Amino acid sequence: MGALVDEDVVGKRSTENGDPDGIVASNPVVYQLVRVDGDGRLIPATDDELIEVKHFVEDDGKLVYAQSVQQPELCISSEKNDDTGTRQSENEVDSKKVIFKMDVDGPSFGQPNISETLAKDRSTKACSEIRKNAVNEAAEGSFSEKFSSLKPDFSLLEGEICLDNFSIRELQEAFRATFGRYTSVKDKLWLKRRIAMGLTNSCNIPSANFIIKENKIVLCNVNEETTSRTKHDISYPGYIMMNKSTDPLNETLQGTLSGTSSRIVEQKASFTNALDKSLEKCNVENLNTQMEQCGTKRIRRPTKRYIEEHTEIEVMACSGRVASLGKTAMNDQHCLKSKVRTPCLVDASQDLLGGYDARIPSVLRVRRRPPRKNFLTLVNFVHTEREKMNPEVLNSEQSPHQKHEKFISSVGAAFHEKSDTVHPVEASVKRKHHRAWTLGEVLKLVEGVSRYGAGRWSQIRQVAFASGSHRTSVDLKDKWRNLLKASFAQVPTDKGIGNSRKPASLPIPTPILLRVRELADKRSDSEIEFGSSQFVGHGGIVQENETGFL
DNA sequence: GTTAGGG
DNA sequence: CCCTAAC
Repeated sequence: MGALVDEDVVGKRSTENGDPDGIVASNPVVYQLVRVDGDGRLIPATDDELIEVKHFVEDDGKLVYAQSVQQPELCISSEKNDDTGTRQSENEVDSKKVIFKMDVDGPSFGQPNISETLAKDRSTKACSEIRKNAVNEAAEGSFSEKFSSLKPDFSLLEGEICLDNFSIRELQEAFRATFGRYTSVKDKLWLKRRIAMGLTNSCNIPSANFIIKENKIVLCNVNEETTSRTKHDISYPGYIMMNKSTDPLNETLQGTLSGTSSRIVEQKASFTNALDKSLEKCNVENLNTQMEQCGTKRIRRPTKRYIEEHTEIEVMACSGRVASLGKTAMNDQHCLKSKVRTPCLVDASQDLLGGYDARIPSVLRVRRRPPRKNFLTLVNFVHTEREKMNPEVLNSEQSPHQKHEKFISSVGAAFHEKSDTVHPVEASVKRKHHRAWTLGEVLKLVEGVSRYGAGRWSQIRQVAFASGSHRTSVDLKDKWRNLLKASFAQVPTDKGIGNSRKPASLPIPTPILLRVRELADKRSDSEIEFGSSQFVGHGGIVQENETGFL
């Protein structure tokens, strides 16, 4: 499970002071992408991984995250690219220091660092210097010295990263750069915080605006000293940039790395995974507590479905195999479900791989309950409907997405047609047949509320909707909510008859709306007076002085 | 199982 | 009307 994918050779570069040919030919600097495997070995990247990071690297080999995503307003005040000797030596010293700290302080579960990825225009000269040092030190000296020399530490730039300016896609890119895997989450705040956690090795991310400066969280517009709060001060970029040369030394170095360094890398890999999981876990809780501390609204926990679907998609994106998905669930009771879900998953993953859009069309969402008895009929219907689609239409110059939409709407329309003639249960995947509330039902509901109070939906249903009514207590609750909305929206302004606005459904007669509002007011009054207790006497029925309905 | 609330 | 959290 190799955690991290590193940058790579997409190009070579040595274009200092514009003398491309001579320097490149004489002193090529080549980067090789390696993967840190679970056991600490450095494994050359596969072709797939090369493709994945390709857009981080320009043709001349520079790391150009910012340019590759067209983000002109990236808030990075990166260090000036000065090529003075002092600066270079500082870099080397810093690199060593980081490694040294990592050694001494034990496992540092550092994450790949985005500032590294974001850092650009690194001086080629510096890299060459580092490489030369590596060559020199390879013969003698400790591993850490060799290792540090090999690894230009981009994370030590005095840069600021302001995630606020990132678009969702850019945040997702940053997420990938930070954690080495895709995410399809589109929640900016989540992404921001997640990335910040990765960059700072801290769960302690304020909910307010912040920027990341030197791997610490810094609140915007606030004194840095008081708000800088990072427990782990160590910067350990997980992206290891190796200089690959054509001389035999390369093999020597790689051997050294995979041997002596395995312990460190192993620690890093395992801790990376552990941290990744724990961060993911504590994210919501942290978010909530922190939001509460700030007095903002509590965030609703993501639903199981949200989590599951995104997990599926992310797993899929990591494995890169979409086609195998249909098989995975065939051995359990959800096999039927997967049949239907597969098409939309495929579509989503294609979007994801291309444009990071992994949302599942809600039209194709399938209930998680056990499949309907006539499910096969339904599936067959979908398939025949798909085949019935005109091939010309399918083969026209529409984009795949358009085709998909068309298919969805076609199926949806067909369902609508069918639902009028076929038994409702059979006709719908998404929802039951819409059964408009009749005036009688509304009256019964209002009456029930007046007797038992709003909230006693089960009781109301038993009494007022007893005889084979399809209305559930949830239905009653929903209807009452709508009635409340309607009453408060219309009653004050409209004393006359009916609603002059377009009647989406049966317009509720104004007297009923008035009654609804009256009950609502009464209820809220009683709540103020008696707390949350119902105004219904226990066991008994409180008869209103005006029953009025039914 | 019921209710509340978001979608 | 659906879905899910919370109870």
